[in-house]
Amino acid sequence: MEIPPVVIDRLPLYTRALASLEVQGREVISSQDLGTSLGVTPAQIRKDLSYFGRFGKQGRGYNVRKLLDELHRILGLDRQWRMALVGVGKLGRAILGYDGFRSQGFRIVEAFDVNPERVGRRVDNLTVRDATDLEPVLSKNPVDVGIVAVPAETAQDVIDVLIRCGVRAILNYAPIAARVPSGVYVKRIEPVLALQSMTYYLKNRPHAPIPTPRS
Amino acid sequence: MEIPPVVIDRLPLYTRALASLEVQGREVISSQDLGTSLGVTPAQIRKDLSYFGRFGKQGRGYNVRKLLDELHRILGLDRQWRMALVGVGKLGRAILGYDGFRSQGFRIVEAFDVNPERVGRRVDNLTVRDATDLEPVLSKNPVDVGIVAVPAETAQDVIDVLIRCGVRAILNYAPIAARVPSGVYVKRIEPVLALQSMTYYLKNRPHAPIPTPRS
DNA sequence: ATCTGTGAAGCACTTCACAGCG
DNA sequence: CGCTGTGAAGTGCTTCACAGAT
Repeated sequence: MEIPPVVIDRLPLYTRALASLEVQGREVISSQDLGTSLGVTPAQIRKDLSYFGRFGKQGRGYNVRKLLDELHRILGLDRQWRMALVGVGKLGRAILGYDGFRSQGFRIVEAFDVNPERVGRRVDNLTVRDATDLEPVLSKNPVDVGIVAVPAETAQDVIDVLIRCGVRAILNYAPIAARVPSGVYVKRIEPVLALQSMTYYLKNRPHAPIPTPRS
Repeated sequence: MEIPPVVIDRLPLYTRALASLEVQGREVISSQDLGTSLGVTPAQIRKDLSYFGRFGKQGRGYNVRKLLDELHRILGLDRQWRMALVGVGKLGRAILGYDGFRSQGFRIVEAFDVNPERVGRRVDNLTVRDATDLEPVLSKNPVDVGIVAVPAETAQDVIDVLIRCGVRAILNYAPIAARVPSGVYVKRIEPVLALQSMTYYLKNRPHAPIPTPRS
């Protein structure tokens, strides 16, 4: 069956909420309660899950542990994913230092840069390699995900090389609209674009109005 | 007229592409050419722009300079936006050091943290203030956007305080589903969620298959 | 009584296709 | 002829509403 991409985008949200509920010792949760905590309608949660199976119990709800396991399996989070970082500038070093990836099963196993001053340096247990070695290194030892943290000018070239090395998923921090063949997945991380769409809604409002109470 | 939110989300993309074309000295562009470079259909671009006016010339296309000006005006990018950062840990410092905001008219004018070791320190031309001063400082000198870079546990509290100070837009780096009243806009920056949805598509594929040529 | 799973209805967004202008 | 602007058609996603399970 063909599952709507928006559904896939919501599953990680459910996963995270369930993980937090499990830590709290909660055993069962209804679509109603889960939805309220996430700002999603209960019907949507039920419909989303129904694409993959019948995980709930009528009259009770979903077993937190079981649903979490199912979602991990569905999303492929029951294994480790290997990632390569390209670009070890200020942004790249912040990405290397970020703990959030590893704790969720995503490991940066290679880091590359063109700048000779950075090549050879050790950053967070990794030795920065020369970007020209990207192809030989990744061909021998493939990764699942490429993280692009280079300037806009070279980003498309880097993406092309990564794809040639068999990388099928790219986390793109560079401010460009990446062109990739079908079957390759790109997610862009772009705070500026996010800001630029919010300003549309802000621009005609009086500055700092009386705050509305929680809806 | 009520404009679809997805349309607003695409306008910054167009803006960026046009800015790049302008630098290249291009004077006119068709929806066809702009679409190809962005991976968007020409019809979609024309429809999106038609919500706001008639900016093109039949038989020719759009004047790059003029369309860029219009989009800046529509999105409210023809002025400066003031932002406050909360959380000056590793992530917060990376955000402070990021040049991409300022060059697009977004200025971080205040930085807050709870940690006494960080309070008073100067980071990137800003003095880190105590988080308990958030309300008095922002009430006197309001900001447009709040950037949340605190741990998950305290993120909702920080967001509540920001909203009480009149902040109407939040850039949320914390791994939580923020609850906000209607009229407040939140964009989450969450690389891990992006990765977790891509793995769904990767999980059943052979590792590093023969790369598909550009589509 | 409660809450799931799901067809059917409703809504939102995208694409088509073409009239009309340059 | 080329390309925009736009109703109309088409597609995809969300919500409704209720039968059925516990």
